[in-house]
Amino acid sequence: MCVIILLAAIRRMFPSVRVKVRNLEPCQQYYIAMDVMPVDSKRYRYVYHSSQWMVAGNTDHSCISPRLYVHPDSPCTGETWMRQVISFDRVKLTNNEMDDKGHIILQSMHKYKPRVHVIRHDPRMDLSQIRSLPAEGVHSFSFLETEFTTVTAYQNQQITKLKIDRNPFAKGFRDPGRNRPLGSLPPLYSSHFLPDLAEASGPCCLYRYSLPLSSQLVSRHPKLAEDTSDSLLRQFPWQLTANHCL
Amino acid sequence: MCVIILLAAIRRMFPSVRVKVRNLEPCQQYYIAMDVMPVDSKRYRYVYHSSQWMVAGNTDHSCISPRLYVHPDSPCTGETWMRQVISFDRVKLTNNEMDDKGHIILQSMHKYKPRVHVIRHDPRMDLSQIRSLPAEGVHSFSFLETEFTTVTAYQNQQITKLKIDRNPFAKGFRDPGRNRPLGSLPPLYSSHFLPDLAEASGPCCLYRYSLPLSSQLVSRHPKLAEDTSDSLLRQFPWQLTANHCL
DNA sequence: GGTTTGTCACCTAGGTGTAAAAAT
DNA sequence: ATTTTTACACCTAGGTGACAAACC
Repeated sequence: MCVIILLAAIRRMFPSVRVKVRNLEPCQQYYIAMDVMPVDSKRYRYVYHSSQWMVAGNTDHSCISPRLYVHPDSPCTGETWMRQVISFDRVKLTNNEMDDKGHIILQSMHKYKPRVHVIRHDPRMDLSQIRSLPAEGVHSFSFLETEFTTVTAYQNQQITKLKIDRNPFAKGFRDPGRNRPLGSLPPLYSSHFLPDLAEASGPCCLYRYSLPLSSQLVSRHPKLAEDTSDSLLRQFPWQLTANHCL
Repeated sequence: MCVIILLAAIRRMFPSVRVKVRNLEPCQQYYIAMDVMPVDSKRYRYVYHSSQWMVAGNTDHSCISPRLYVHPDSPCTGETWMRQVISFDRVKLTNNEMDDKGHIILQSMHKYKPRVHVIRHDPRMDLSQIRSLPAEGVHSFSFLETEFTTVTAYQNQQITKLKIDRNPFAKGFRDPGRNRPLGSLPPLYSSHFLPDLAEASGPCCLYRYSLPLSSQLVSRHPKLAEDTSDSLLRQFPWQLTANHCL
């Protein structure tokens, strides 16, 4: 007798992508979705003594189309989407290429960048089971500041400390002298337009509100900069964990 | 300095309403929703020595329109709805008339009956924030067996025992000799058509699958009847707790 | 050697009935 | 006297980094 059990230990993305949208048609229905694109075709390794990520090889991403995470509030009217901060805090990442739960599949030690898609709901199409981007009616946005490097183990202590201080689920690892919660990352309104945004001047327009960390974001925001863990982070790229078990 | 905190201790419905639908148009979009209707305008009290609910007064329900719980998978295609057992296990009840969280408001010591609504999605209408039934395109179903009486404290031990044995969240109260889980209530396929169902011969048709308990349901199902708590239940009407705190 | 896996204690978040207290 | 509220221990369910073992 033999039972084969496949397990995929999956991790959430933290901090999560949070955006605010503008200029949607109030009565039009939209889906809002997220995916994660490779930044380049390089594999990286972290050199501890110089505190830098160095290129360590090449990878061919071309044959993989990224998984789409549709925001659970979809579909919803433009009016409702614009009224709230849209949080992707339930996005789950895995490095298991065989994942069959629809989670976003990434390779460890590579650089990625999340994208947010605003998808106009065409009543003639059934988007309720949507798994890839439609050919029309999509506006996509991404932000340089949200680039991150995937890891299966943290490569430097500052990242670890920041995640322990900020993520409520890691409270058990906080310093005894500092176990009061720091709260969630404060929303940051940015009028810093990025290239993709230009095409959105018509139907919709997306502002960054609160983001996966990057050194730029942290160093620009005075409240965040007060915290040691965050100010230290200025020197380092953002990292995520992605694990899987067989 | 004075802070007013309003808390509403809300309870789920257990066992939850579970249904299966048939004869939907596979490619048509539907919302599926649930509400709870008063059975009559009587207030009841439980007479312990005769194990019966007796009329104990009158109540005017006429000015209250019931809250609608829209199934979180809505909207969805007929094909997808028909493929699954549709479970309303996250429905929450309260006796707090001031509830502002959209939960279903009931009065304690009254009799109620859940209804299930299959709502055809009209692309011209925005149903994403739906809070009451549309005038057209709705098919509604209810089942005599799912009548229940609301309470804030259980009125007899058999009901308590059944809920402790069946509800995973009450595991801590199980007998030490019987703390293995009994599993969820087995789905019961019934071709027992009820009056409302007649009108559904066209667009859609609903079969009862697994339900809030009633004596009839329990006594007819051989596997359930094996368990003491369930067989005892035959003599008693079903009860739910509904609490609120101020 | 660097990287990944699997298990763990420790959390968050929230659903149970209990029993005493409070309300009606 | 009956019904409701409140605080509680005890669960389910699942998200953390730590750490040792396994992998390559």
